[in-house]
Amino acid sequence: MKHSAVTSIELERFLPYRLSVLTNLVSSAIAGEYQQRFGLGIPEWRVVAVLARNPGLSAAEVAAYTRMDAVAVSRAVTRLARAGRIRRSVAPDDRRRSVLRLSPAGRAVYRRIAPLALRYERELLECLADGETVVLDTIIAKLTSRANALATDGLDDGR
Amino acid sequence: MKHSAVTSIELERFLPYRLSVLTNLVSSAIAGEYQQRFGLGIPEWRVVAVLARNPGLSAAEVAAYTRMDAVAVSRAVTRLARAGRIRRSVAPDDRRRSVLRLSPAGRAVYRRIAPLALRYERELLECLADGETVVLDTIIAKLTSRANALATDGLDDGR
DNA sequence: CCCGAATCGTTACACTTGCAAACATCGGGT
DNA sequence: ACCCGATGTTTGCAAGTGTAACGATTCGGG
Repeated sequence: MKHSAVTSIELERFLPYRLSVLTNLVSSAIAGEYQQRFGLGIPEWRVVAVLARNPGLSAAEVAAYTRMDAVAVSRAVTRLARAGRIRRSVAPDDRRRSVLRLSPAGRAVYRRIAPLALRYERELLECLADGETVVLDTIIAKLTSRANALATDGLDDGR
Repeated sequence: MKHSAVTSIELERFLPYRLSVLTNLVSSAIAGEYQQRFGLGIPEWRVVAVLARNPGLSAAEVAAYTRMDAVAVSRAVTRLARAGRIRRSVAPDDRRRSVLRLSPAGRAVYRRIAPLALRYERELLECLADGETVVLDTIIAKLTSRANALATDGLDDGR
């Protein structure tokens, strides 16, 4: 009497789980650095990083760049503005839209954090062989686009 | 007058950022499935998955297996117990320790979710070439162990 | 010109999460 | 037997996050 092949997950081998563990490890390592020293959370850091290279973006554009929720951007911007690290003004042609720029203080924070972040990334990648770094790049790209595809259309299970 | 090479991060190329985006995408895809249908959150799901293969673990052991916070495990277990999906008893030899087992209802939930999760993983990995899947495995392992190493000893930047 | 739909950003609320402290129990040394 | 530190788990509180609802503004069709 054999039937119903048992489907069993070993968490250690399950890709989503392993990704999650790795990401948490990496994120909290970096976050820890600038959280304590500069009082920046991850969302704030992302906003700063994007604005450093793209001054004058609107909140919605920042959200698109960083793949953050609009609400998350709004709150991050509020905190940054309160800390004097961002200047927030209103677009002259469309008064709904905001125009966001780093203040000198914001740029200073960026210039101090960016090297730390890049250094951490470099040290992390040191454990990989040369070829692997490149492969990792393309794999992440493929997986991300695949995950997006699966999310938009077929979440279904044959319904 | 050249000086102070500008260190600038392009978020799109920054590994921690890309990992985070990918992980969130994947996690919420799977979570969405069982969140709605079974009212299970990610922590609960992890606990169930571990207990399905290792009945009788204590909360601390579950935490170790899943790399979750002890508090997170405690709360997940409480919710699962309240939903009748876990039986929680006290270890006879050490009354601090708990002994956790899935109830029949818990096992039933597991048997329904596990195939969904594995199917998603399979569909996700379909976008990779044969060799890439293997490489990804070793890369994740390397990065995770490296991140652990960096976290435990050298968070410092030469202080 | 005006109304309704769409867009941008913020606010409100409920919920999850992490950290520190508390509580209970155990084990070893005296 | 007793105390003290270590271990397992829970609780309280404060901070963060997502979803839905909101006010403000713009745009397009009638």
